[in-house]
Amino acid sequence: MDEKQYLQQLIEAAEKEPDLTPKQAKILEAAIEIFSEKGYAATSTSEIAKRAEVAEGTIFRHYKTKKDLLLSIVMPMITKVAMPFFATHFINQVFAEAPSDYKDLLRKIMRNRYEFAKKNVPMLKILLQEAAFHNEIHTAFKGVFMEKAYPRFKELIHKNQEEGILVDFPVHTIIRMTMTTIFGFLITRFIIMPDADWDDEAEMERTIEFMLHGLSTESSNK
Amino acid sequence: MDEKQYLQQLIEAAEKEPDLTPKQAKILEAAIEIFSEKGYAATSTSEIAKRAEVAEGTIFRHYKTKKDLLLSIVMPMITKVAMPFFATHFINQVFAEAPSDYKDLLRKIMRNRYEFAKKNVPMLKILLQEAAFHNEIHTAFKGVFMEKAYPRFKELIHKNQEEGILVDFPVHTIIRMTMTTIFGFLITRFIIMPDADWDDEAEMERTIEFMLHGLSTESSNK
Amino acid sequence: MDEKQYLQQLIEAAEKEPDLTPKQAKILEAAIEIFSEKGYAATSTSEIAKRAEVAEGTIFRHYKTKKDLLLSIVMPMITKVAMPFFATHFINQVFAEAPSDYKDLLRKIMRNRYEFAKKNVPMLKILLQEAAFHNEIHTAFKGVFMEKAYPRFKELIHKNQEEGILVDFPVHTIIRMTMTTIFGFLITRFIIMPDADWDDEAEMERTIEFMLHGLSTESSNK
Amino acid sequence: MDEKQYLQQLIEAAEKEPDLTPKQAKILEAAIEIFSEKGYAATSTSEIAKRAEVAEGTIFRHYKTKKDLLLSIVMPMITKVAMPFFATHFINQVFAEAPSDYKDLLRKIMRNRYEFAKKNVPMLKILLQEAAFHNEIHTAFKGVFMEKAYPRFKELIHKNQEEGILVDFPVHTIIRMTMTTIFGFLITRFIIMPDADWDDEAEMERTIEFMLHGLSTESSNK
DNA sequence: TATGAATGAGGATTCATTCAT
DNA sequence: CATGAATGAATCCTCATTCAT
Repeated sequence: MDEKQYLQQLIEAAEKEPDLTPKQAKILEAAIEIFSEKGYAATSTSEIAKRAEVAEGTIFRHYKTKKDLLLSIVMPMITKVAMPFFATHFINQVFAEAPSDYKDLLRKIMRNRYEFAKKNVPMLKILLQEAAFHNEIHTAFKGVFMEKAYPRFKELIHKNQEEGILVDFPVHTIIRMTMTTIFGFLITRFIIMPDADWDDEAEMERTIEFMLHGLSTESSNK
Repeated sequence: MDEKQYLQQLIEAAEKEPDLTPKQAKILEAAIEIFSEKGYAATSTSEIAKRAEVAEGTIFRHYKTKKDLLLSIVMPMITKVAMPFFATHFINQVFAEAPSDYKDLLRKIMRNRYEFAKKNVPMLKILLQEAAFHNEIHTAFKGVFMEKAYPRFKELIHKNQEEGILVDFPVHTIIRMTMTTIFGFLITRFIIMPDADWDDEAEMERTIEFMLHGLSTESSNK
Repeated sequence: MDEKQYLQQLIEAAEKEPDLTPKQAKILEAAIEIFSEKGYAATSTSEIAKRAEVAEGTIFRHYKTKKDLLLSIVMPMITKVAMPFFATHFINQVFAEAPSDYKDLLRKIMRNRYEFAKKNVPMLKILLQEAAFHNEIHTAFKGVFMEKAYPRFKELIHKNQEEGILVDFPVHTIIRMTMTTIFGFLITRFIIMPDADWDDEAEMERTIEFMLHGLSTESSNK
Repeated sequence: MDEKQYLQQLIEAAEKEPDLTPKQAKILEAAIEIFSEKGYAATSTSEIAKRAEVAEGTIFRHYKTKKDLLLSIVMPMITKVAMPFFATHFINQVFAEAPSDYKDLLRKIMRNRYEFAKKNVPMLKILLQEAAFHNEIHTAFKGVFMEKAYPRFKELIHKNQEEGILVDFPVHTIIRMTMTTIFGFLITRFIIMPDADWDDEAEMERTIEFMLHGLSTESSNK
């Protein structure tokens, strides 16, 4: 039910790119593929046109510049990537039930981002690679995380710290560690070593436990 | 003493690029700067030449192709990045002393990689960005980690697991988590948010504690 | 009365482009504007379409090619520009009255062309610019002047030369000087320095006097 | 002697474009030809390259943009065109001798500009065509005339008006008429009707007389 | 060793024109 | 009539690389 709610949001955002012409859709598809294979700068518009089975001019009828095409792929991604971290209706509720369900929250986020990553490997690759160079992306990224994710997490973390469930680290440290660990897993899993022999279920469970122990007060005051 | 030993190694490797002509040095310097600013593909040899105050032809006298220049920058980096994770003389010893000094090991690795990253931000950026696209790098990277880091860690981790100090996760999972956490910190610190207000000492200490708790058996069997 | 007669002609010719659809009118309007701003070759049909608030395809429904559009603007202009120089009913008459009214003729022509230029700056600019490059225009121009203006002036000039009113220059020389002087004024006034501080009435009067003295026999045989 | 002095200047300015590589010279030559044949906007760099027997890239090694190439042709022209109108050593002297030699001045200027135009038809065509559209040219043109030609002429004209040699027209009017008449002749002669059957000597003499009468006080106060 | 002019293939982008709706 | 998506040739320009000096 809660899940549906934010899945809803995911869908909405995805739908927000409306009525693309079929050609336009093919262009996007091709661009995502090739950008993720060789990087934005090393991809030529002529190659995109070829793979999309479209005249090169057609690309520029829909996207004023090559960079425009990149941003039209990457910008919506940013919100989608960050979304479950501030889909608060859902988070609030789970978090509220406290101790035992903290693990449950991590598990849900983890699984959700896992499914998302699985279906969006090329896009994630693009996002990762190009974020470094294009200020537009850089900025949007910071904006979403700092203005949306951060304040939401803040209260939750504080509450849990007061209840003695979470270590007394600064909020941003906890967020960084959570995200680093989750994204670290996903990047290793899907981008760095996609061909290794992964037992996804087990690995996710372990990663969650790692975070759980790492962030809990228990071991330290044993 | 031990520290000197592997610092020795760092130095050796660094020295291994010998007697560059002054021009060559300027080329390398310029290339590193610009590659890290805009990425390899988006950097032109003429721009490098200009920044290095060298004729464009001179670049090609020293590096057969533009890619050659990239690899000559990136290849030595790979070993340097991975090095302390398999500077075993030192690691063996510390690890051998068991429980209490496990934390000390992490602390040493962390600090050492921190100092290294601090001095090599542009190079790290290049390494990170281009690793994805160039098979040569990709392969070298995997090679170093799989053939050198992995087997070393394997024994150590097993021993510590038998002694009940480390959780019973698969070796590669533990390596992944350690590296992810350390690199996650360094990347956030130096690449994603270099301008934030960091208290490096505290943050490193927290990151170590996070790993320590996350990977120890203690909290879970309390 | 006479004036009305050739104004009539002006109107006729202008009207000869009949029942343009509103869209067509907007296209023409936009094309004239932009052609005169940046020249024919540097103007794109898409820009014309945009300024005319019309689909690009619509242009080509009305004008087979871009050049067609240019010619449909420029061709009627040619006759209009040359017209008063061979609106002979009127000219004959005035010229016939001799000595004193020679000045009057120049004054009428000058004023008439001034009013015309004033209302057609952009068109004149186009005509001027493109005449050089497009043979169609080039030819039409020569045709109109040589076949219509020249023979008319010929008789008039001869008569006035016989009467000792006009210098004994060849006919084409006198035509050239008259036109050069009038167009020279108009071009300077409206195209080269439209923003200067002009006293049009005075300047026209001076220009007429200049021609008058320049072409009369009086001063030379004083 | 005096003539040599300003011919000197002409040469100096012409020489000011120094040591062009042979390729560069060929590029300039070809560009001048084609620009004058079809106009700047309608000329493609690939066509220039072909006619100059040079790789297209070579053009851009020497001129950053196509417009740069245009300006490098046109800018020096501007001073050259205007020059004899403010080569004052020479003008001052002739003008100073008054009444009878006023004609001599016009004759010298006319002949000099005639020779110049004769040798520079294509460049003049370019200058004429493109002056209208490119602000850089427009501005440079105005600058040269307003700052250099105008003030020089001003004193001379005033003196001659006080002596009753020149009509009492405003300075700029006299300059405009002089230039209009001279350029009007040259443009008709070399650009509009180069193929007509010209008797240049006679025509120039007539044109000078035309100006002489047109601007003198004599006929009017006869 | 170092230069920088020269290259031509390939890059992104624009354009006039067509055509199905 | 009017549209605007689609085209692909052509445009300006950049690039890695070569080579004579």
